[in-house]
Amino acid sequence: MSTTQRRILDGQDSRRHILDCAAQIFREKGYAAASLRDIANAAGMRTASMYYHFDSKDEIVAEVLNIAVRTVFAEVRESLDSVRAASPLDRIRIAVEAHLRAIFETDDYNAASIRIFAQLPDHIAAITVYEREAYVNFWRMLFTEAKESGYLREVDLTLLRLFLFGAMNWAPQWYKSGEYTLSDIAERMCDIFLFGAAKQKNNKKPATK
Amino acid sequence: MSTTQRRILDGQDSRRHILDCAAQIFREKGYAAASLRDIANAAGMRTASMYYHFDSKDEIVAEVLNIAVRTVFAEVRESLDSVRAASPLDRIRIAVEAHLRAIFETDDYNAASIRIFAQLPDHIAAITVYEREAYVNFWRMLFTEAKESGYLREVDLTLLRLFLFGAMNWAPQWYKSGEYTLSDIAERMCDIFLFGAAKQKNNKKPATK
DNA sequence: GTCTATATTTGGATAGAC
DNA sequence: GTCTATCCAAATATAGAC
Repeated sequence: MSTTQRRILDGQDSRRHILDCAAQIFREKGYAAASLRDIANAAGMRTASMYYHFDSKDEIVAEVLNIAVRTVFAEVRESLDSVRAASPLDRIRIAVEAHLRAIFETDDYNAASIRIFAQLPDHIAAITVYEREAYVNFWRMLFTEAKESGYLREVDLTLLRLFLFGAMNWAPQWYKSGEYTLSDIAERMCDIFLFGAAKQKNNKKPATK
Repeated sequence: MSTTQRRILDGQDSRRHILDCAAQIFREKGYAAASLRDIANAAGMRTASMYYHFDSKDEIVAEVLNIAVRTVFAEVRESLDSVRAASPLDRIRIAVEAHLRAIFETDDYNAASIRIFAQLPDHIAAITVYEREAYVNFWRMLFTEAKESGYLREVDLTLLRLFLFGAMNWAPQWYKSGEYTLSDIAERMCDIFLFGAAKQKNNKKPATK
């Protein structure tokens, strides 16, 4: 049924099957606790067999990370393409929800990626930097468009994006299904980031500090 | 000079010295890659010697996490105590800056804590949950006060807090010293969370959705 | 392509001398 | 309190049969 279940594999699929299982294990256990045995076990094979498809554990991890970025990028882009006429702020809203959806629902790759990224040895993180950069550039563009269309006030777009990424990517640390729906979270996140939590009617910063 | 340097230890200090070195190693390498040998090495002793002070690696990790929370909590509380008369929104600003300061400057404990927390086995994370809860409650109080004093509009305070924690705790992933000062980041973070990035003068959510 | 069997390395932990 | 020496378990990786 699911690709993480054992079934007849025609060889070409094995590589992807292993990656699916690896992502699932990484998501559950993190990077440290995930052994090749765990992954092999989930994939219904022996550790030695995986070396036919990959040269090392590092290669598996790097591939999971790259697929994760490509997946979330595709998810965000597709969501935006389906409503191309939306205003710049709505496009940001749609992107936030798509990003969260990719993290929580779409697949294990992004959930795993976010969980394990901070704990990776530097040389692995470095391998995946190019794929990530493409995605980041896409978000840069989203905010630049909103700014140039006059929808954003004078704020540092780089920090705005980094804060938003933090809020989104930290969510797996606290999210438990049931309390909030995913679109609830997306909507309220955009609400706060765009309009703030304070009651003031003007956007002037108070002269305090 | 620094406590992470080897020097004459009078026994009582050894435990803390080991923890200092452990925090430093965890911060640099993450949880997985940090071995007891690494920590012992940094502390200028052998792994076996550490077992005089700790029963296991888990005990060291848990202690680092607990110290981290106590430290950031103390830092935030002291910063607030020194300006007790500030308005609720200013108190939040002060707390944000203190939290970031603890993460980036004060010590390795919090930087380590944030980096490794997501990758910890559940039973270790569980040990530290009580210390963390006290700190979270403090932030709950900060927001509740601001809300009840009329400084915040109708927003979900739980999500507001979680988003803010995400933005703050994600910062170690991108921060490189030089581009932004720490108080720069704190100020702009509060600016966005309180007043939003959008240009709209009113706080009404647009009816688009 | 996957297996069994095993090599190699590493890391957490213990025993006992000093 | 710290050491040397060592044990044990686990993990990555390899060799070679099928």
